[in-house]
Amino acid sequence: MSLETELLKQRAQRIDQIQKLGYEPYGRRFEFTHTIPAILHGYGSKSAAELADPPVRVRLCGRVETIRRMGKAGFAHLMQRGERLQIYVRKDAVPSSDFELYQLVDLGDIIGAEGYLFRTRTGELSLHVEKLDFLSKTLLTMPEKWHGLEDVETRYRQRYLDLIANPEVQEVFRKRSRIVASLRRQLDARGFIEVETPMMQPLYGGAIARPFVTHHNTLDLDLYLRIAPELYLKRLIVGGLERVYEINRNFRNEGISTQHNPEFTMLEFYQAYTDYRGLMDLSEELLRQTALDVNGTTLIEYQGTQLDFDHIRRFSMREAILEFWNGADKPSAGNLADPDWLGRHSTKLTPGEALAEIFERVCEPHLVQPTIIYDYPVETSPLSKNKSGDPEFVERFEIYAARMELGNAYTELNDPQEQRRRFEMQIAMRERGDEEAHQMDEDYVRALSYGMPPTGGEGIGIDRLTMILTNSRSIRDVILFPLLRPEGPIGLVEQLRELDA
RNA sequence: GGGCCGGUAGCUCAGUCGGUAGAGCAUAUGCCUUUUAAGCAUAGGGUCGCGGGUUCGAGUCCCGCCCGGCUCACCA
Repeated sequence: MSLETELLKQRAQRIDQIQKLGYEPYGRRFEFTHTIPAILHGYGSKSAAELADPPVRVRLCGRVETIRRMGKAGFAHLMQRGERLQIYVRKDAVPSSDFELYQLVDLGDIIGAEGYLFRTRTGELSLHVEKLDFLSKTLLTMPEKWHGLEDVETRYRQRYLDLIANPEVQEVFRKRSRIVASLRRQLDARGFIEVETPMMQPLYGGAIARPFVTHHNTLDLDLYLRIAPELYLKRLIVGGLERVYEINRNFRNEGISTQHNPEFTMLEFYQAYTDYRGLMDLSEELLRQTALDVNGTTLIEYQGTQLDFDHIRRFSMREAILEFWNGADKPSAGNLADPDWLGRHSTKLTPGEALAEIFERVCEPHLVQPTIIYDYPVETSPLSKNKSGDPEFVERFEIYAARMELGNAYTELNDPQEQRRRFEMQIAMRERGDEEAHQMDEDYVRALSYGMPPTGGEGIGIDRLTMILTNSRSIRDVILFPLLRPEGPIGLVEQLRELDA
């Protein structure tokens, strides 16, 4: 018999024993007086004498993380919401069936306990138990107490186990929740309304990416999972909603890396009557306040480097190339405007694409501190408004931090004729073989033809922002269930069936 | 998709030159009424990711495959 089968059988026998003692192995509603974090927060600094007079009675519940049995007494740690409290069970302080129950408890079981708080000889705040309840049985063994669960594959596949074994993982996802809440609160306070637009779209657009395809049976219609909500959100600006945002999933059928998951969460917001300059100021405030709300400081330690979200640098794309050019042949401002020079320094077909490619190659490694890069070539930005007096460029910026693109924003193109020409330019790029070039969206052109106010729009990658604010190296560490290949047979159902027979 | 690294007990990991598969934790039994990586004693537990090949003999060498990580390419 394999060990796993043996352990499973032992646990199944425990269920019978627990029932014979009069407890339910899978219990019901439990009324607690305190959560474990509340106890630690409320009484963590109280002395033994303060705890004794008057006594603090509590009723609590949690998962058993450690057990130390010493004959007629013993200790255990219960974990709840990522924090742990020690309990002390002694034979002469609890009903005899409760002590028998304590002797049957396995690591990982969920139990309830009632008693009074005290400090042990070594000073640890603990619960002196006078009553035990049983709430849920674990059939499987917990990962090791000292190292926890380290296997990355298991951590991602069985996130529930990761959250049990590695409490710091809970903190990452609690912070993620606070990030989203902070952004919502800030946007709501500025008069934005949250909206939801289609995730299944007959035409995909708003970004440069390959889509996932799905199918609606009744309509017999192929649909794309959206690569961006942009074109729908701007239709709402045409409709007069004026300030809208959406926090939701986008899907891009591209590679997976430490910075890319096929589905990822974006905040996109659109504000009528502003432009990209206004959005730069707003972005700085949003990021600064989110850092404060989540970490209490704008100084963020990320992978050994301190990032300062109180001071976001700004460079135009061309300035950045001049600033960060490393080595000989440093170009002049004139070189960067010269199609021949650009063509000689890049394999890209157009001067604008060449400039963007040179920028990424030269500058991105230097964009560790939060930085805004503005004024992008028109070829790379089919939905942005031209820079007045400089038609080869558009009013667009990206926010970089830790060498990652965190956000992307621009003054929205609201001239339907120009939008039609941009779409046609994209279609020409598609015909030259660029599969990711934008499609024509005639309804969007129609919407613009009703008149869209001057508008600024922006997208912020929530996953990447969460990475930075939680000091996470991989995007998979901030996504609860990142996409993985299926793992194959698990074998548990067969074992449970045999136990049941 | 390319390159590099990894997969050994439930968990964390050793395993030398190819020669009978190990440790700690966890588990079981016994002792133990303020311990805390509790302690002491004893015991059980393995599809060495999967499939081929070489060899008297493969966890170890070779080939193919599966899964994962990092990285490059592309992107947010």
